Amino acid sequence: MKTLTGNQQLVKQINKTLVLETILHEAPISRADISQKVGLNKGTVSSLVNELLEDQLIYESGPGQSSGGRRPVILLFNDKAGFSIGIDLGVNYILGVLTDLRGNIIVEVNKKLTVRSYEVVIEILQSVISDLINAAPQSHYGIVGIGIGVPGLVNNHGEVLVAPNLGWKNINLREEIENCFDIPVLIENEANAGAYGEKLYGAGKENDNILYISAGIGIGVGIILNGKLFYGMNGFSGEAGHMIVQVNGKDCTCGSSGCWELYASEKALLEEARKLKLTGITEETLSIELLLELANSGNEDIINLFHSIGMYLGVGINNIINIFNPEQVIIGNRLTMAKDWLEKSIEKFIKNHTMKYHQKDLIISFSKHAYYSAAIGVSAQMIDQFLNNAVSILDAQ
Amino acid sequence: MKTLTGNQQLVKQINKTLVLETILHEAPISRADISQKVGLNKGTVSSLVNELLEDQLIYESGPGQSSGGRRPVILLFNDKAGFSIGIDLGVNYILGVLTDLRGNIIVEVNKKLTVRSYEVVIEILQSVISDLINAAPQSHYGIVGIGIGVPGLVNNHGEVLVAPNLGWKNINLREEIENCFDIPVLIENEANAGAYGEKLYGAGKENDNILYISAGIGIGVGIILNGKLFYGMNGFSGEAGHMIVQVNGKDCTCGSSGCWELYASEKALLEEARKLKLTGITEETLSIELLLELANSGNEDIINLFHSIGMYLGVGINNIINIFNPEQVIIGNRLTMAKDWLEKSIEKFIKNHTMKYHQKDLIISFSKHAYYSAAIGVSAQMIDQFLNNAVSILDAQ
DNA sequence: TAAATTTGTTAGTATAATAAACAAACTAAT
DNA sequence: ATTAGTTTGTTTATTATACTAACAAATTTA
Repeated sequence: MKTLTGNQQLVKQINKTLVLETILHEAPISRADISQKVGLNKGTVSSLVNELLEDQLIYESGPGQSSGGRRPVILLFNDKAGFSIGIDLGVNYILGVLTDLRGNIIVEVNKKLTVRSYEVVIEILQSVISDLINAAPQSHYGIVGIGIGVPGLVNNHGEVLVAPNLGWKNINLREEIENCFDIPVLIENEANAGAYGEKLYGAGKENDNILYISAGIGIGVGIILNGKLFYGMNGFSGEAGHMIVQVNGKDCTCGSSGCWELYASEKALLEEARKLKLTGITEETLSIELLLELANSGNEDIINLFHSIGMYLGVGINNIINIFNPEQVIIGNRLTMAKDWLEKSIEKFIKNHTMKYHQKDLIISFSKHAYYSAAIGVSAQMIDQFLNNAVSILDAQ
Repeated sequence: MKTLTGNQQLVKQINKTLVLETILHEAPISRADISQKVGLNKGTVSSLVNELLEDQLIYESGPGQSSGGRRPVILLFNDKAGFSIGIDLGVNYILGVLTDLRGNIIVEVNKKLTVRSYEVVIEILQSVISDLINAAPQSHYGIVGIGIGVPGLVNNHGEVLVAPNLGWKNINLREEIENCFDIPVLIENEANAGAYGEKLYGAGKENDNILYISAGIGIGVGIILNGKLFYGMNGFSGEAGHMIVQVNGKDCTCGSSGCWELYASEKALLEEARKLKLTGITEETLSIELLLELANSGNEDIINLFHSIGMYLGVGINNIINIFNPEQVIIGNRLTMAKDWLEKSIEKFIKNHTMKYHQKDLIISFSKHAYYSAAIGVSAQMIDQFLNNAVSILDAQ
């Protein structure tokens, strides 16, 4: 039974976490400054800091500048007390990163995927993880967790229920990987992963209510409310790509029709481009990258096509802004490549359609880490999990 | 500065609240049962219960049944320690209720509104509140708060920024009423109020992730996540009536086009009914009530019209289910009157369009308290606020 | 050189939960 | 009727942890 009652351990855990987070975000900082900043007594801070030193989660780095009295002892967060792994499992690639506890990328592994069958992909995935584990420097806590972002529906138990573009169904990925490496594993939807990456390290650092639009082959939305990912009842929140923006519109593979992603995704872009019957372009060479080149060299049809996609992105973004009243919308994933061609159309549509009060103080950005958002996002989630655990478990004895 | 640190008072407040809520929800109950149930030590429970007795928030009602030993002392929540006021400020009515601390309606006041100008309405509103205050029985805490649900955009400071159907703009309603009665006042959007009412006392009792669709003249959505109302950055969340479901669709007064509420609200229903040019029906007599009579007497056109409205309700509900993955959707406000004609169309649309995994375990209901949802909802919010305050302030001395 | 200031530690105090013992009130078995 | 066992609620002693206040060390400033 999970206890809901208050007690001394709870108090200590709250305060120890508070001190650790203060050091994490405000370092270099002294004990006295922490006491001042968070409102804990100097003695309390001293004793919690000493525990954190023992835990090796922080370290002292000699005396700092005096401000007219005894010189303070500078405290720093121990980035390198452990490392975390984040994997972005894409439709035709695997990107793996090893990060330190501050989320800095230490090692990166890229693999192209030519096959999508589970049996093959899982082997490549395991080899990527092995490589990253082997590449990790010696540290006190070792690899603290493995996070994996997946383009599909993931439930609360880490099972991939369905990943349409991979052709996967009902795969207990978490159990599989956890058994293999004996390290805590988190399976996360790719949009959620990206959202968290941008919230912690990217365009969303300053905000706590963020909608991250993952615009790739399909469209998914990562929802961050009050600084935390929102999952819904079973973990399926954010399937905004299947919101209907055109009643009786195009048929969708999901069984519905008129879904947003049929008009505003990479899939939509390529499909419309096909209709233009461009000379010298085959099904193999057709790609966003190519369309961007054409647009950059002045092809009006393609430019208009991007504007149309931008307009339709605006439609869906308008809808979620009116529903959520977020502080920030971040557009991420593959379509960010076309930022220069999309941005104005999106902004224009929002300006002309979204409720005026909802537009006030609203920030619309493109993802900062683009390619890395999802990988560093899941890595960060494992770090959070580890630090929370560290603070509560380590003082249990 | 609001303290974020943990300390003894925090622990006590958590536990005292826990004990109070247990009594509120599980009464009649003994000290021993509480200890067993929440996991607090018997002595701790005893001392907290004694404080709550002193606060008059609970009372003892003599010995209960023995289960083979000393007979327990039965504890009950003191419903009547104070009273709360909830107002539903509609477009053409004011409904006011006085409730006890359990949300039971004690007195009810109804006023028709023929005028909408702020100056007139505010006077009627004040008289309704006065009547309710005067009708309240003598009690230890008196009137603990006044909640007012308003059909418009309300910000975090209790200002009504705009209420289109009332023709109001930038009105500091909270300050006005608070100055008048010197009792804490909460101004709440009508959809949020309804959502909370249904969550606490109605169709949503069992669930913590609920979307309440307030389908009246327009459409608003009250969003309950993890058991709490979600407000967004400025308090404007839930304007789902202005989500676009038809690109380049009908023009909306909000400046956009193709908005959901143009196809699925009471406004849409009446407009479509007008187009049917029904004999013997004037602009004055046209109403949902009348259309229901016609449908009930077998008018095919009207029946089809209701089915069409139901289908369009399904479109928007589909969208928010895919986005939120909620446990429950509750349809409330005026259109609930047409439940019998709408229900099947809505369910059919959801069944055929909404993602299969999102449909699993999903509950779609109509509001239980219909006419009263909003009024008891805001009243309940004031009760919550009062009880929270009571527990933390009363032990501060 | 002395006074003032800042930092970090320590000793004692306060608060609130817990464990354990206990008394009172009751049931059930003999 | 007597006795044993059970349940309830209180009390006492213990424990964990934050807080207050005093203090020493280190440093700047007058």
